[in-house]
Amino acid sequence: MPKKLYSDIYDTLKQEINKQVYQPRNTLPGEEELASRFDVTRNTVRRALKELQSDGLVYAVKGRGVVVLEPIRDDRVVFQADNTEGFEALRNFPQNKFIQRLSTDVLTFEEVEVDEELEKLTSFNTGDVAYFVERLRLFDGKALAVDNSYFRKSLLGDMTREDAEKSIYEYIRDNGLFKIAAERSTTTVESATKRDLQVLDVGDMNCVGALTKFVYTDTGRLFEHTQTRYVPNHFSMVDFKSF
Amino acid sequence: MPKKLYSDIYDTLKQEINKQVYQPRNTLPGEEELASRFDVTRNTVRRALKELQSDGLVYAVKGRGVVVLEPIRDDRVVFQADNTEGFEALRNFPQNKFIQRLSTDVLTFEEVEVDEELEKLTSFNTGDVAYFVERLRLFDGKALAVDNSYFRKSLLGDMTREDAEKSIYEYIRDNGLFKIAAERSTTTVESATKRDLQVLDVGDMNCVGALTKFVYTDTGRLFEHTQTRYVPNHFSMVDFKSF
DNA sequence: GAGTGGTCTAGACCACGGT
DNA sequence: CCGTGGTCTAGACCACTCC
Repeated sequence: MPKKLYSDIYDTLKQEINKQVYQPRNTLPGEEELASRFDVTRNTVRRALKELQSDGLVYAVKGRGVVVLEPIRDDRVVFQADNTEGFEALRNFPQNKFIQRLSTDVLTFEEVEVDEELEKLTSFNTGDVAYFVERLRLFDGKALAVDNSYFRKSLLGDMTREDAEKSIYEYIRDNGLFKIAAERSTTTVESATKRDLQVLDVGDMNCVGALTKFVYTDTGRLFEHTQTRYVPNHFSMVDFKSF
Repeated sequence: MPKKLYSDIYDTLKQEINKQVYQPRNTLPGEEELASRFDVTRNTVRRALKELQSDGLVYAVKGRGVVVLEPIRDDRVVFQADNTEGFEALRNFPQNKFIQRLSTDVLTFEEVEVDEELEKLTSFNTGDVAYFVERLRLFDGKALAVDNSYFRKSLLGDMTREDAEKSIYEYIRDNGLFKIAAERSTTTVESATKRDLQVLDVGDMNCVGALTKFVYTDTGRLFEHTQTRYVPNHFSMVDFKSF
């Protein structure tokens, strides 16, 4: 007795595509046919198909059908940092083979008041109090990334360095503070700063990747601003778009 | 007499959010209310709201309502290369102030046969014939990026260097070959290669950003593999996710 | 308990692709 | 022409948040 029909259909179809029951470049059965197979309406089937499409597995063409896309090879990716909760999320990701080898050092933990310059960076308001947390991300003991985060104190209450050393998102959940709703992020490549060279194992590289992330609570409040700076050659971000 | 109701509603609400008719952190009117205002069903309103949500403007919370998210500042972005048709698309983007200052040089244009190594890179099949095109992207005469592209010849027919010098996507449209359906991309930071140093104005930087892109036709065929390698500090990619 | 968004049904008509 | 996906209606029930 499943709760979400469309997500069951999604799972089933996804498996069948992976098992090549439906082969690349062929079309799936029509929506009407799928509807009667799963004993739901067309709308519900469409919902499942839309998910498959946003995963990049299929593509719907009016008048022709839903086409299965050819798969691509994907060996060289070290791991996909797909802009979620950051490194904590990677650790909980079941497919991730690297979990054991990841660790975190909190280098800095302090309260700061938002001035004009910081307002420009974080989009918080001048006068707000924020926690500044600098966390070093280690992989096999090598410093591969550093997170510079600002969190609005008014939303977090009194947090300690120890909380930050575990997981801030865990702290939020455990204290039932709010839910994370959404995030906006931008990716750039930048010159390494003095601080980067100090704390990161960049080797002889003189630039870093930067992932700047704004995180919202479910009441629409900007809650976190984090810039992750990471050394080259170890990370990759994936994305899919259909037109 | 609009053709797509939901997209009209989307436009209207988007404007009203920008004009602060609905203020950040407040909720929009309920779906029922919006439905009667626009004289459509709730489903159609929901469709528009979903678009707004994937734009990162609002976020829906069950039991509470649709919350308007706080806007963020976004000055420092040079331009958004959001994985579209590449540089040609940027040129056609109306908001882009940099159009005049962009130009392209085709450095290499040749046919190659796909061997095992190239199959690994492109996911094309061994034995396929592909066009290899190396295009230098200039901004104010500075070489800021280079595209290394492979196109399946079987899908393109006989293309000339001149076609590549204009726009390959224009060539496809003009000849009515097929439609572009979707693309998958990954972003990484990599060490600069000898070739990068040769053709790009990297200055004293020794690494580059790399955007690797797989493009599909609407029949589900992998058609293009492009790796864009760009110098640091000039580009940014934006993204939005909701949970 | 009242009001919100989330899921689903059972229809309908249209635009488009292929024959 | 027929079959496909795209849009839309008019209902229904549920889960959740807030008072």
